[in-house]
Amino acid sequence: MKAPQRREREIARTREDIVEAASRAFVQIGVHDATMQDIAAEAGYTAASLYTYFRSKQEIVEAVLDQLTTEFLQVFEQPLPGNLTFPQRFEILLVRHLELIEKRRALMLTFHSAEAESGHCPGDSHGQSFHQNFERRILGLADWFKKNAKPDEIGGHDPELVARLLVGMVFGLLHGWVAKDQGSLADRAPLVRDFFFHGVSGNSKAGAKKK
Amino acid sequence: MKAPQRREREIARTREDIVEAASRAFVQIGVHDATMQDIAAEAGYTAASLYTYFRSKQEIVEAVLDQLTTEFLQVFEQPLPGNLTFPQRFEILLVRHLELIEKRRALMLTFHSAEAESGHCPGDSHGQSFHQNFERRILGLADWFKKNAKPDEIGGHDPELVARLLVGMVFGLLHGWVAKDQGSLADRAPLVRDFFFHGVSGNSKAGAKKK
Amino acid sequence: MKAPQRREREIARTREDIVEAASRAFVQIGVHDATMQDIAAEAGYTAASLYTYFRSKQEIVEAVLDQLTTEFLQVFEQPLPGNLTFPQRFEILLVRHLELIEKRRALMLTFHSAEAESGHCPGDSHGQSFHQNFERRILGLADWFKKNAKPDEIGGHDPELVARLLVGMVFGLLHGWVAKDQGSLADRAPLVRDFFFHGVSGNSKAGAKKK
Amino acid sequence: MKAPQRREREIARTREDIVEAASRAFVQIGVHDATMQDIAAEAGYTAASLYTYFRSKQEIVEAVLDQLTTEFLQVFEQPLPGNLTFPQRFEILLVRHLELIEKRRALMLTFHSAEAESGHCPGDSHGQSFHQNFERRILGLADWFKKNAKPDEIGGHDPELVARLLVGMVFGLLHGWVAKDQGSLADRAPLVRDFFFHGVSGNSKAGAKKK
DNA sequence: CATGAATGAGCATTCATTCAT
DNA sequence: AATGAATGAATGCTCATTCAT
Repeated sequence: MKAPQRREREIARTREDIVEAASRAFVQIGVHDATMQDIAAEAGYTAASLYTYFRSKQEIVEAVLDQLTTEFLQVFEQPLPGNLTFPQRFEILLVRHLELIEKRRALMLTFHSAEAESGHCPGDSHGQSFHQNFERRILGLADWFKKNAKPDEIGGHDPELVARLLVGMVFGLLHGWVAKDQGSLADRAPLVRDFFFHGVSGNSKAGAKKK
Repeated sequence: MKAPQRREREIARTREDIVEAASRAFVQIGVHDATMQDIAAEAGYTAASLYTYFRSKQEIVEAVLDQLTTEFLQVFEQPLPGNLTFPQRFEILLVRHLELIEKRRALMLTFHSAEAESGHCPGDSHGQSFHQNFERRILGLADWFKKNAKPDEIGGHDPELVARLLVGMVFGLLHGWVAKDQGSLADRAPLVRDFFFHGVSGNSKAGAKKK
Repeated sequence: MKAPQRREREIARTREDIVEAASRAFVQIGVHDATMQDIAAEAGYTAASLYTYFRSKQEIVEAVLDQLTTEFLQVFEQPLPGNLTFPQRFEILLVRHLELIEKRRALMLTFHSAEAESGHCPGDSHGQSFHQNFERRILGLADWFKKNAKPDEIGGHDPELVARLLVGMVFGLLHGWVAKDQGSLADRAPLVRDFFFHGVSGNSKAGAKKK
Repeated sequence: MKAPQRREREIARTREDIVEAASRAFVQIGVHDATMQDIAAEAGYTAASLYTYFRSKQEIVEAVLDQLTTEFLQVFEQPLPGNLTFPQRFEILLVRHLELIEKRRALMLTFHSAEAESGHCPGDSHGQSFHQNFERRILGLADWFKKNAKPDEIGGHDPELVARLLVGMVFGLLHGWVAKDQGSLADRAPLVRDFFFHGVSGNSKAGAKKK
């Protein structure tokens, strides 16, 4: 009776192991250049074995992407202390968000909008996966806005739009961060928060010059 | 005497044709999946002929990327009417920027941060190309800020950082725009401008514009 | 327990099969002109499969060469009846040597000094392989002389030099033999022996043997 | 009237230049690996131009081979002082022969029996060329024997056979010489002469030990 | 005559995937 | 369940050769 469950657990566990291994391989070798052998070696299996757990390499890629997106969605669903103002809640979320990016930066950059892999012809799969996962992340954040901000707390804007702009900004930040590797990304949270709420003009106390 | 010049022109012209053809092929088929034959067919040549103008497929990819980046830099260097306030100049630039993105959206999405292609190991080339071109675009915009805005007009922030955030936002916008194909991207310029200058809070009149 | 050994045997066996097949292909089509497909077809595999056993075509070429050289060295190491004079032992060796050449004539001619394949620039591999194998054969024969002949039985000459001249003569013979296909090569052994020991002058009975 | 002759001379001259250039290219790069571009560059032309003088690369290869063989035949046809014994004439010939080999050693090794290039199937061309040129050289030497030696001066043997053995020995010598680069090849003439006339046993004064 | 440009025909090699053991 | 072995399908790149200029 419990055997099948145990099996399932076992299988799920192995799948996770493979996904983790694939993540590492993708980061080091690149999504496209990593071969099934590379992934298998990283996971401690042979290439043939991977097919017991995934139907194709594409399925592994999608699982890795899905895993990454899921981590983001979890951040957005994590409970926040109730007695906080919206900007406070926002900052906490932002920090968590940036921390996750920091932790997964290599993988993110590897995938980032890697819709480039294949074309956008109907029927293609790669590109769609990347795009869809990016969108899921945005929609997740949009949901968070809906739940955590009164409409006028985000200027009456469409939450999805706001989420899109925010994710974009963070993306831009990530890009520069990797290039320069300057301290923790999460440290930038206040800056992004201010920019998010007041734009370049900043609010009252403007002056915080960066290098 | 003029012959060599004519030759050079001819060659440059052909290279451009090939770059254009490659762009189309990349968009339709994907950077990686497009074969030399695909590119050649699109350009009206045979695969072997391409090697008269480019040393390798990689060189073509880089030429396409470079061409795209160059177009952006040209936008940033285009002269603006002198008697305008910074926000006005900003909006004009933004519109031009968005128009270019609109025109090249397919190609942009194909490449965007396509550093995913290969890994980030030292010596890899693909990823570097993508990354570098993204950075060139940001630095170009940062330069524009330096030339067109007084420090306090961008809140005393590092121009590069500001550029990074802006390009990021635009990237986020592009992503959603492609997914939904809702009107012209350039129409969003005022929105981005407001967000850029005042954040979500908007300014005085918090016009509740839903999509 | 025995499994790994059996595997190894199996692999070694397959490698040998492929080497044999490659030999045939090289003879019929030429070392350079024979494609991996040709070799594979001859071996009953597909081209891709060959890469399970050899890293590259070059490695197959070298294996074929090595196999051929090994056969020669085995001839030189084969034991000889002890109670024979040096000339007698020499003749036996010569016969065996010629028989091997006869058996492998096609392959030999295909390879013979095929150092022509590539240039002699440092780092080239083809040419080196051919040359080295030729030299190994000569050195093997030189060793035989050292073990089987007292110095004055080879006129006090350097065994390596003597070996070189002998192998050269045999090579010349092989060349003519193939061109004319006149009886067994081994039948020429006495002639070569006489020439080897006494030169054209022949010994006592200068038997005027025309072809 | 003279124009056509001048043209012919011009053409013949250019052909020779190309053949020389090809020889150099073959030596450095290898017969097979040298491309038409390589040969052309060496000759100061473009690849296309070579086709004005030769119908194909194969024809160039054959011209180079032919040129080499012709040089050998010229040595065999060069007049010798009349009042000399056969061994004396032989030695002179041998020295000239070895000198030519020395001069052309690189090219010789490049081509040497490079029949390996292609297979021996009927209709193939490469292999035949190499083989045929080797044979021409042997037959040329055989002719020399016929003209310069009374039958019993070569032990009553078939001149062709004797020539074959001699060319073989020289080939063996060349092989080792290249490998070790020990002094002039022509210095070995006495040694080869003695071996040719008396075999290893040497004649009266046996002892000349080599290193 | 010389050549720049174009090309067809190839070819070694890679890799995701399958399947018998 | 794990895998060694086999393979079909691709693909970037080379090169001898042709031909218009």
